[in-house]
Amino acid sequence: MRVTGTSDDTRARIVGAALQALRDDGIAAISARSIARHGGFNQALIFYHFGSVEGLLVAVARRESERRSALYAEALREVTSLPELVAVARRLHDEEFAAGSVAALTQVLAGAVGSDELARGIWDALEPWTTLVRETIGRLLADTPYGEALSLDDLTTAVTALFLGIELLTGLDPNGRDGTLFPTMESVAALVDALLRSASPTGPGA
Amino acid sequence: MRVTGTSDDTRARIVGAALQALRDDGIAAISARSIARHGGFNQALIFYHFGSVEGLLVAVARRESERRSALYAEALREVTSLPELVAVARRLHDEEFAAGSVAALTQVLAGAVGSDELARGIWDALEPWTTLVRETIGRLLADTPYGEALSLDDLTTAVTALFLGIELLTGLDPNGRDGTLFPTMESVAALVDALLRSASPTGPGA
DNA sequence: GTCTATAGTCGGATAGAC
DNA sequence: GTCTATCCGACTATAGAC
Repeated sequence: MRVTGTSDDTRARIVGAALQALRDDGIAAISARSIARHGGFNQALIFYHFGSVEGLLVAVARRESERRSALYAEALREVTSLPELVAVARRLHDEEFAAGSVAALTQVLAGAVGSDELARGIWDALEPWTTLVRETIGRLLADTPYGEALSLDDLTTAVTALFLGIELLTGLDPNGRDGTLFPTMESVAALVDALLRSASPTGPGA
Repeated sequence: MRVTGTSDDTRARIVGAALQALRDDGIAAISARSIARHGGFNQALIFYHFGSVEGLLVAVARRESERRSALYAEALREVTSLPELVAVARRLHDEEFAAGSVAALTQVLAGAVGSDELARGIWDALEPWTTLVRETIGRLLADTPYGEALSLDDLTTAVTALFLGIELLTGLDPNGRDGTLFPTMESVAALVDALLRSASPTGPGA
């Protein structure tokens, strides 16, 4: 049933190596040769399969976005409160940050500056994920009287930005004190949630 | 009174060119030559004055951090509520994002991956700014009954991360729809502020 | 302090053998 | 589909003229 033979396997292997290279060395040190070194294959394969290094980086963003969406779609669909959203975010942080997939994303995002191809490609690649986040936040907003006053797109951007920024910053911290960051955010979420409920137990009409 | 002659001027000119290069082309395209092209000086000057390109990037982070701190210290010291904090953030966004100084910071942060020298240098360089943010948030927390339950360092990290993440993300948006982002955040801040005040008009004892 | 020149390295991309 | 070989441009860093 698989007509393309081992080609898909190779492509997946190359994408995996690129992810590792992004995580380990960063976008500034990325090159076809360094990626090939990470994966133990020939540098020319990248151009054969993806046309250019940038084409490969777009493929990385797309695969990771789809993989993350599939992995967390179910958990996000069950979210009905802010603390639950933060709980999923914490799980994602623990699982994904360890693997470096969010770190790799911040790197390609940084690389998108000054490269229109990369910027457009990554923007498209992120679509499944941002859609999922938007739906989740929309559901939370629908339970409050504030849904019409707050821009759903802006809140989605802010939540995603917070996540990416955390990765960018905590990678820098020599003390590695990010262990308490999500517990603190859970406390904040619980606090805001409690305030919202006390202010409008069932939610006043629009 | 200025013993070093024109050396300081040259150093400032080089740092400025590096900032421009980071903003325009990103960390992935940075090089001594591209920076020199931006500033119209010779590439070798960078090594004479800063030792290496990385040394120059650390100098950029340090200068921008100090400049931003000096520029917003007064406004931040007058902040006594969440909406006021967001208002300062919006002013900073409008003024600094246009000049690209936050964009440049996200780029050096991305470049810090895989370079210990850059990571350490930038961490130190950011200290004046993070200290200022921490003091401001600490003052806000002191007005609420939650100061002891929430980690000041974590909140500082989260606020800074949100800012950096916004820059990383909105640079990607082909629709450039970030014009409503801060108004939305102001609405959220006003909402949370109102909830806090209604829950504890003067603040219950610890 | 600033320039030119240059040594040496590395990377993108392609041609062509297998 | 994957490899080797290769061209050529760009880069870092230094030496040395001015």
